[in-house]
Amino acid sequence: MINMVNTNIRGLAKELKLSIGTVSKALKDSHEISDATKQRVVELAQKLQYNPNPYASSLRRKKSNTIAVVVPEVADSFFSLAIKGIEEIAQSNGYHVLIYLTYESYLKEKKILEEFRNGRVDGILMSVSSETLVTSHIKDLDASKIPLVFFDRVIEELELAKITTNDKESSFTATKHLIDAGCRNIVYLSISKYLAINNERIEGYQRALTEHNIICDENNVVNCSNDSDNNCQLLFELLKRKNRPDGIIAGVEKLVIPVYSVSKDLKIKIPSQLKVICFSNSPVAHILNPSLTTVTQPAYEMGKMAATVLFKSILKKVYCVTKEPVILSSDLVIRESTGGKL
Amino acid sequence: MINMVNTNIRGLAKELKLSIGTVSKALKDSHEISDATKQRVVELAQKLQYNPNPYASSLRRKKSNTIAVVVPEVADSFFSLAIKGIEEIAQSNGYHVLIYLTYESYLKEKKILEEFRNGRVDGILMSVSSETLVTSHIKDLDASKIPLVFFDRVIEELELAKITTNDKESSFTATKHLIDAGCRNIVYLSISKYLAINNERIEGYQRALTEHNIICDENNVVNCSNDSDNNCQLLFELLKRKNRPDGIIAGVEKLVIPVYSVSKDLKIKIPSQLKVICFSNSPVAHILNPSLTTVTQPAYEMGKMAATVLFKSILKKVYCVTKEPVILSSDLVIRESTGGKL
DNA sequence: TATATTAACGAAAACGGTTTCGTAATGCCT
DNA sequence: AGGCATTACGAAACCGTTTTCGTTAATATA
Repeated sequence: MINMVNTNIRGLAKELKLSIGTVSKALKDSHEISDATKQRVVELAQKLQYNPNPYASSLRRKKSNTIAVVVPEVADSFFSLAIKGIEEIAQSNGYHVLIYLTYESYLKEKKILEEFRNGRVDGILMSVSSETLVTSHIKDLDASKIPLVFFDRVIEELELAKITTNDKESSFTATKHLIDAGCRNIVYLSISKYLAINNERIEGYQRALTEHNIICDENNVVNCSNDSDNNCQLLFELLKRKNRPDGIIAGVEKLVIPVYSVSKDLKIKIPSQLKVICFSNSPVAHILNPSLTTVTQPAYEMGKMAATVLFKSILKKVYCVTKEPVILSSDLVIRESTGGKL
Repeated sequence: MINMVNTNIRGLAKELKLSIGTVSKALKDSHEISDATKQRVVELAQKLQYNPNPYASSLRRKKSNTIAVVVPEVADSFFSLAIKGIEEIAQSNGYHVLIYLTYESYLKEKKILEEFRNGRVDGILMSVSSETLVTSHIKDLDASKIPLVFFDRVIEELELAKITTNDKESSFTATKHLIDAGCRNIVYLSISKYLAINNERIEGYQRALTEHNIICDENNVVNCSNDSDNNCQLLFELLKRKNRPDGIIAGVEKLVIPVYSVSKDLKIKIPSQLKVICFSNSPVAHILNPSLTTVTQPAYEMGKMAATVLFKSILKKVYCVTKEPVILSSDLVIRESTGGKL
């Protein structure tokens, strides 16, 4: 009698009086095996609910059917939507998805990547942490020829596949929108001076100012932290200063909460006294009080695109398909917080 | 000269003129190996950036150091926070986290679980899909003795570890709050009639009504779907009907968007004409328009707790530690949408 | 008829570790 | 000196699959 649970290929072979190799080939529909035998094998395999051990298979084939997603955070509309897109593509390709959070820490990121040099994953999707300015940990990984695709937060100087949005352009558009709405003293809230994506956005912001003959006060680019209390304090000081800003562009979703809270506390009216735009994918932006003008990135599509590019690289066994970055377009959605229509 | 990339234990052994077994034991700090040898081995391993192949190790040790998280959705404050908690605990235990989305589909859920009977994971954390009413796929898994911990959306009749919140109680409290605020015609928006968690909430809702001598109109429990347009249509009809509700309890976060939108379209004022409470973990609830009264679940803590219970089971090699469900408390956070203070 | 080809399967190596067991050398005890 | 335990290591089995290669018998070809 056969054990019904945890059948392995040896059990199948013994029961069928066939060799292990034959069973293996039969299950893979090899031409070496007769149809009659194939049928016998498949039937018993189904009956016993045989499931090949994935790690034995990975070991032999040097292929894990697994990808890794490395992101700073998951409790964030952008990243959770991107992950959803990634998971969908992975699932449809029969791949498994490992998820790793860096919590914006360079050291965690480094430690995580180190574990990928040994065959655990066939590819990596990554958005770098805001602390990352040294890139040797990524280059080390690069040396082991594991395909890596950056999305959103990329390292520009590395010649790897990159999926981004038109950050400079959308930041320019957003800034222009504020200027057109009457703002002359616009603050950009940044997350990290190291992130390429952030610098792109700052560039777009500054170009818009320059083109409208507004001087770029360097005090108007404010670096926020990961600490919520800190950010509130920072914003409190910002909105209390004598040349208080009349416009804010928040470079990351979570900054909108302190902006709204502190404004409320200080009785600063949005949008009449302060206009606000945020890079955000929150589905509730339009029911905020007031509804929030956003630069909305195609997060879900970016996730799908990043995964698609990665699988192209994995399946074709090409180390890197796209050196040319893929750039998707964000939308500026105008709402009440910049005086737009309801 | 040694290849710097992809060193394996054989390469180490050859270079050190030691046997493979000795190197393996040295790296695990076995008492069989002298300190001098250990030092030599560790030094070379570091120099060559040796990283053991995880799948070879898994195969031999019959342990994957990997857990699976199976959830209906990730772009949701509750689940993304729970995942964050899970990932944190897993990372601190040196474990890897595979993530699977069911998209509320029973068939996907079944297919996903089938892949777990072959050693891919050492344990499973799961919130069932809203379609799941048959549980044989979970029982099958149970037969292979892989620890499974439910969180939030549990299957009550299965004797497995469960982490939930006090849904009945918090739903009772929420309903009572609406009644105290003057509501007499309260609708409960449910996600699925199959989910235990949902039934718990409905029970609490009904008990509150009964205790206040309000009849439970069965038309006041409205089953919503996963389709956003559908839900808008449903709510439109609900808020247009002659005995229009004066209070709504939304059983899931995403339902708050159609509630607010449709109310706005129909020019129904919240909270004066309609009071709204939502089971939600959204960090922006307090800056909505109007700010939203929520039943906030300790999502992050639930994730951590679920993972902790799972690891207790995995590490102690006890198949199931907690048959007694762990129940954490949710908070009713009163805001403007039920007429509370600002 | 002798030889080449093909079909269908088995034996065994290989993947890269872990673990058990065996053994030589050394130290200790009486 | 002889016996025993301990130390430190090597050899080899083992985990469950995949894949290469060899083999036999049947069939096709010259």
